[in-house]
Amino acid sequence: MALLTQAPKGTQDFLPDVTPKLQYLESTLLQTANLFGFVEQRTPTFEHTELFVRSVGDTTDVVQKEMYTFEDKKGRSITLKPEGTAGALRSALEHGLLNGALPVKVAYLTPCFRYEKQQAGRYREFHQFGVEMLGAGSPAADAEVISLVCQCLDALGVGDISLEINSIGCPKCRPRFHEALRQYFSQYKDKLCPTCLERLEKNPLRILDCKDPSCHEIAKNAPVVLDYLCDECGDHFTGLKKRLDAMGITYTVNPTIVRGLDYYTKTVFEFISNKIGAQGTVCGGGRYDGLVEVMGGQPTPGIGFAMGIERLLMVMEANGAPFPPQVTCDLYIATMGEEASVKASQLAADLRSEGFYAETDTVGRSLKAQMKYADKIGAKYTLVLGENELRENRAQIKNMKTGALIDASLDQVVDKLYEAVLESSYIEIAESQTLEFKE
RNA sequence: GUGGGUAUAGCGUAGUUGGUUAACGCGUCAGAUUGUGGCUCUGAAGACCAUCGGUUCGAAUCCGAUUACCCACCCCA
Repeated sequence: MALLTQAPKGTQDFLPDVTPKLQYLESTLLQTANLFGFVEQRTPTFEHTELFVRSVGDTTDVVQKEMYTFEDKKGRSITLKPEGTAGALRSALEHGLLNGALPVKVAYLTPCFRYEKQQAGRYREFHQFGVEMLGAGSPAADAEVISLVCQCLDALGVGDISLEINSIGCPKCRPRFHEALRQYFSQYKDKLCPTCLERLEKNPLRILDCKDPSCHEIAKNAPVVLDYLCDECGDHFTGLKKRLDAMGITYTVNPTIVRGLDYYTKTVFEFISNKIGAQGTVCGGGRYDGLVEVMGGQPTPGIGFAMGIERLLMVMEANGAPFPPQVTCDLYIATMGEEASVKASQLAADLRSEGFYAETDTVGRSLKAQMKYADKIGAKYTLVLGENELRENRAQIKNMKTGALIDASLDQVVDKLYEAVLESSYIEIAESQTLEFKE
């Protein structure tokens, strides 16, 4: 029974009261991306499992325990995408986008799936907005991508999000750092938590952001990545900081940012909010210069980010960010009798083909009930159609806000409404402007 | 995967130590004299009190299990 009436764990329904917000959010994000030359790319919801194992990395939690993997009817191993980058790159490689003008700049909006225990801001099906820039290895590219995130957050009126950046080096300098970390943490083997003991062997970087108090304390004095960067990575990082400064983007350097996906190199960054609970990372990203090659392409640098749509919405709501006003009915046509109802259908059709939002009774309510309904849905104007109106071919358009009536021939309803709506929208604009001036 | 909390109509809640018709607000629907909404008033519909099992003469109230949700760890968006 519950199987029929309950959505699967960790999933959620987006009802008509929030979908307009999502549409606004999504179109704003894509439009902002366009300003930077990123164009939307759509790729499948599922891919071959191998793709994620190779790109995300088989030591990561995502691959080891969070993927929705199954066999299709021919026994192929298929996985619902747990993140967006792998599919985006696969698609770019498959279609030879890298043979065209570089850099390749794509944006995507996609559902992602991770089998995790849910909590605030964490779902099993969630949505990511992301961007990938391929073929650009300079710090200018990093700055561009980070600046894009800032502009998105700005455009959406999300305040109060902090940017943290770090560099985790490249395959040339990272081994030195790993070695230094191993040496350092090995002194404290008896004080590290069990998972960190494992990490010591596999990925000592991760000990740095362990929340265990004991590990955290030890990590405080651990070697810092930034001291171990090779010249190239060091220059890259200062190049990025220079550009962020020039663009007036404030950030803090946080050497403990590590990221849980194996493909990152050099720059990594996170945009964090403290208003939505423990899962405060609204956007995370970084550079992945080795990834294209790992996937079988020519060595090509790349950088990108992913933003959690649900988390973004949560932050916006928490900060009281503005959303566009709800679209309301332009004209509600109340009817009395069969003939009027037929005429109303015709009128409504005419109005809609002119781009108006029109409604009329479809459930057989009394006139009074129809008026109440019109009020409830926030109709701007109403019009009553009964025997009198049909006989005289005239009706009165009522302004629901002021109560004023406009006399109109039934043949002129579209024109009259056009005038009226135009006029009232001018008034609204004027009002909102005077309000702004007052402030 | 680990730990804590919660579970009563569409939504938000009440229901004191088990006692019989499970209450309230919002919302929905219908009315308040003849063809016009908002305010007010009246009325109605809507809940096997998450599920299953147990204790008891009697369970929304106590016990157990299950499921779901919330929160934190882990990890990440």
